[in-house]
Amino acid sequence: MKLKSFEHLNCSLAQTLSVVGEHWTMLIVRDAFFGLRRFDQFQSSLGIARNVLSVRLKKLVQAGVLERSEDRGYPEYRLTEKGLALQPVMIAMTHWGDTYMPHPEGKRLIFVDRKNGKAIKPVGIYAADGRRLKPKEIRAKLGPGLQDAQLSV
Amino acid sequence: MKLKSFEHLNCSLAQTLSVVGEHWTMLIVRDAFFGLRRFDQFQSSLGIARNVLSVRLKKLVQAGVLERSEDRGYPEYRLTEKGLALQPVMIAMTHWGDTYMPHPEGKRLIFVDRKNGKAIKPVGIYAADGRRLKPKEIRAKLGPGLQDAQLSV
DNA sequence: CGAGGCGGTTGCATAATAGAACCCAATTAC
DNA sequence: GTAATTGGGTTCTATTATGCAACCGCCTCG
Repeated sequence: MKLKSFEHLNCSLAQTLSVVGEHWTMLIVRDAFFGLRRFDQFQSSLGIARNVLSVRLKKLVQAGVLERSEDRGYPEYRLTEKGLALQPVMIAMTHWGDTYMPHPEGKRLIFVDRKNGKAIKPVGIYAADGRRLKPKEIRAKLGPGLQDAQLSV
Repeated sequence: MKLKSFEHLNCSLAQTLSVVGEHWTMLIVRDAFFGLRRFDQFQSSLGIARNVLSVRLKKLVQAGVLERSEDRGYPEYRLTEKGLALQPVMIAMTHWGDTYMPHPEGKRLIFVDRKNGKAIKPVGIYAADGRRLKPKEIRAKLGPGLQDAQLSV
């Protein structure tokens, strides 16, 4: 049986996972954020099997997250607008890992404002007026794309 | 060969993925955010195979994301503090899916401040002073837990 | 007390991953 | 100018992990 897709779920999170939810995929995206562009760079950075990397890159290109070009005579993969928009996802995951599964020496990465070198505001959920909201201070409302659900958050 | 773990990577994102990166796992967490607590609730909500659900729940409990109790006479799984801290990840992913793989009718979920019903600030990266930063306005600096890397972001 | 409901476990078939070997074009080395 | 190397993959095989269905034990309810 094929890996079950999430299409039956009508859920934006499931949609996202269908693009970046496979083993290795977010790490490839992360490497792309860190400037890697070439097949072998990804391969040696991650230690991923070449055939798997090949499949992942193709899917990411097809999904519009990466763009493949040969402008410089060799293949390059770089993030599209859509791919760049994954940055909050990447940073939120990085932040969680840093907090709850820390390296003994401390943070591994610190994200800073390029302009002044100051650390960014910690990832989190903020109210319209800027207050930081805790998980239980948020509620999910049904939007027009989902009218058949049973939520209690 | 076993699925390759990400432990060789010394990367917070990889750490996170080792906990919530498997097929179905984030969806289980999402359902937990939406108030589901019982085995069969998760199973029928997601359509996941029972044996796989069983394995996932055990791993999430072991990782400290969910907590299993039988306080009410039957097993219940609920998010711990650590699990609740995944909310930004979940919301960022939901937001991306809603934006780039939209439902024809519009947003599926809208997250609002429970206090006043107003929509939360869109997930994103903000500078210390509150400016919203674009992907390329951010730089990653090495922290004490990572001293051997080659980054260009 | 027989029939479900709940919370799983077990067994089997198939798809996805890991690893290594191989292929081919373009450089680079000698 | 030919051999060796590099980059970017593809192909092959062994082994997991997932999907599905059937089963099991405990409780509750009629």
